[in-house]
Amino acid sequence: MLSGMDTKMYTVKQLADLAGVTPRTLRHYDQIGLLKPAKVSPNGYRHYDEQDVLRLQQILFFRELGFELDKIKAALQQPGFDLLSALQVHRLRLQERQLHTQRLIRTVDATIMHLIGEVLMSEKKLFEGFSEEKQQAHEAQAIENWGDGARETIKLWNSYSREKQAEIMAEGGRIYQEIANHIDTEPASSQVQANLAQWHQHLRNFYEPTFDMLRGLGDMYNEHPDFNATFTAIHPGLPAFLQQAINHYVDTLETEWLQRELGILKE
Amino acid sequence: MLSGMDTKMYTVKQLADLAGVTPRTLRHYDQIGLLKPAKVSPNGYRHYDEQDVLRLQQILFFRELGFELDKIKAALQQPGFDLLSALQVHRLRLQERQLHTQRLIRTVDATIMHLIGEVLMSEKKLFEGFSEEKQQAHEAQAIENWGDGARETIKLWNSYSREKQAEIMAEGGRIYQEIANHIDTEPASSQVQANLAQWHQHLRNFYEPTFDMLRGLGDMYNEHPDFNATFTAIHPGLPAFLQQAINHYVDTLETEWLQRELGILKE
DNA sequence: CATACGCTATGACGTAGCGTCAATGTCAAG
DNA sequence: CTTGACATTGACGCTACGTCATAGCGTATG
Repeated sequence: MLSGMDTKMYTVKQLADLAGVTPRTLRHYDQIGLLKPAKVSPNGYRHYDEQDVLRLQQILFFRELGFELDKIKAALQQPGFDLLSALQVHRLRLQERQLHTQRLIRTVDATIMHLIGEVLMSEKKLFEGFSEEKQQAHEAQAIENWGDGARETIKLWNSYSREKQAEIMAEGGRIYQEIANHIDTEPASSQVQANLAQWHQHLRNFYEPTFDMLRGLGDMYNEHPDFNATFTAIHPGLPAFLQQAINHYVDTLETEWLQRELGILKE
Repeated sequence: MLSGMDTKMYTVKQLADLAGVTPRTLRHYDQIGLLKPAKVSPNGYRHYDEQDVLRLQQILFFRELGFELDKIKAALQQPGFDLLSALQVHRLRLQERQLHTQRLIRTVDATIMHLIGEVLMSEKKLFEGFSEEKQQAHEAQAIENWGDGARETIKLWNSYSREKQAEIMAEGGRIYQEIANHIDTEPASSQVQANLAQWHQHLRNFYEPTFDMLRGLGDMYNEHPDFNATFTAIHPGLPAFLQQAINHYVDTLETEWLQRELGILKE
């Protein structure tokens, strides 16, 4: 019974600092039975030993992986816990989350482009012959509606001369009309793809779009009622056609970009 | 005052069904002031009009994008809300989440490989000359420790003949030794890369690893104390060298795979 | 020795966005 | 009048703690 008690013990704060968590976390783990201190003094103080430290490290490891505390508890206390399967299932969940987030990003991108479109639409109305004052008032209102985030776009737009503005607005409609004229060809036809290259350049007058933004635009042209109506007015089959053609265009663009990247990597 | 009140009104359930949410959600949105019904009957019943329907659709759209309800509230009620900036910020958050999840997947992959390694380690000990009974007992214990998920790996392992098992185990050490012998060359040297191709094949005896799993193994060999110690014992510089070499190996592999994929796409 | 300071303890509420009872009232149909 | 579907308002539950509030304990200092 006189065996040396030279094992180090830690108070809550010591262990907390050691592991990079707060004392509250340790109390919580105690409460839910995830990590009980090796010993509790008569005064109620918790004391953790080396084994507890190891267990805490394991807990924190699984926590980092995104496991819920009760899963961790199960994994650490039941020896028959199917850890490998749990990890594989977890991996699948993470992958799904990846895909979900990917879709969200696309939708956000499309929404950004949509808003910019609306800002410019209101600008377009304004632009139909008004005084400088009115223009500034309108700009103020656009910022009211869309926030400072729109200011950059508006600024860029206002940096163009009146002639260039007119030219750009006209070009928008022209491109879509042009594509509609070739709607009996394949969406991947060189004619249509050339038009889309122009469309891409056209968009850059307002905003530098990412690949996902372009794809998002294609989806939105087809699926969003407002846009769909606009393009259907030009030609009934245009929305679906546009979506396919844009997807092809962006795929090609991305493939080329990838190959350039790979080429650089290989050197 | 006799103007026709022909606007359609919806009860909670009707609107809920229409929008694909539960009545509870609508009550919640009412509580937090996000969507107040156009009218409340004397009996306390909520009645929504067409405008409410539109507003709800906007709410649900932003909710899908992952916005918090109070942000949505702000965006919909304050005209000066900087929607465009909010979307851009949100996009950044989503991208960060993408990266984070990507790292998690890698770590999970590495952990899976780690576990399989441990299962086989225990198998290896067993394998040092014991009876069939003991082997089966040991297998049972491995399943106790690692769960049914390990059974597949063990099964696969047991499907090999004793001679092949011995050969495989020996090969593991041999490959690492071989790599250590070339540690004075570049990690990208053809010698080392050839060894890693063997290593890759070797791993396939147990499990078909993904690219991320291989990379994760490389990280773990270097960063995880157990593995690091094992490889340091072979050669002090081996862990870091291995990690670099493995990264190069997987990069090359992935590049080649991508190019094949792109080649197929281009046809 | 009183005091101050730092650490400890135990509640208990707050978070986000509803799900899920529970108890009760209302309305149209049979 | 009864039944059943729908309405209402609480109120607790969930995740993993953060953040008080209140009070006891331990040690160094004046």
